[in-house]
Amino acid sequence: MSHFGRSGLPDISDTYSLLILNISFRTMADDLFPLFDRYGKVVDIFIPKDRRTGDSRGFAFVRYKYADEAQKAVDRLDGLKVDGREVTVQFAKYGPNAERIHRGRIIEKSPRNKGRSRSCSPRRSSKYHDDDYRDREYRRRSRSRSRSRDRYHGRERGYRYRSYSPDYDRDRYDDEHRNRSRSFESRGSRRTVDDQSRSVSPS
DNA sequence: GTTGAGCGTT
Repeated sequence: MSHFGRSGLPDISDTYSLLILNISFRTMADDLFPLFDRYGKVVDIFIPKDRRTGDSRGFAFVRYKYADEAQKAVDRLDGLKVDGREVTVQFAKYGPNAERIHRGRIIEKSPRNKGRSRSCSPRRSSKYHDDDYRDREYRRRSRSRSRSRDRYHGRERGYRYRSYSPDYDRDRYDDEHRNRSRSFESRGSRRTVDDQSRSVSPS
């Protein structure tokens, strides 16, 4: 079964989502399925991928059919080395089963009223939604690629040069001085220019 | 070709 994540939301009425962290970027749903299916009925596996590159983000969601199997999978597969990396298996916070699971613990209490969201308050326009979505995606991006790239390319070299360069201080002081001087000059340049202008063009 | 804390697709 390799149609995971292909057709939107398949059948999630009483499923329990598990979050698989620290997986390899090359690990796909088909690779996780045989591992998780051994400990229970896996309904669906979804791996968030990048919108543009389509590459994996390093974590996956495994939906189990029953909670006890999901708990067992967490206990058995948490810390297991998959593709050379120790994966972290835990219950997902968000999802269709978020009402019954709270902070990794299964709460099988009486579910709340589903028809509670009947408030017709269009207070939040689509602009906020789009902005929030964009912000979330931007945050996610800037946490993974940017940081590592800065560590290798941008920050170390720049910091080293700036820190141990006595010319930088002098340059900065000179820049400040020049800026302040220029400010004065700019203030008095009006007179000078005006004077010059009058002097040059006395027509 | 790389990366590494986190919470998801219509």
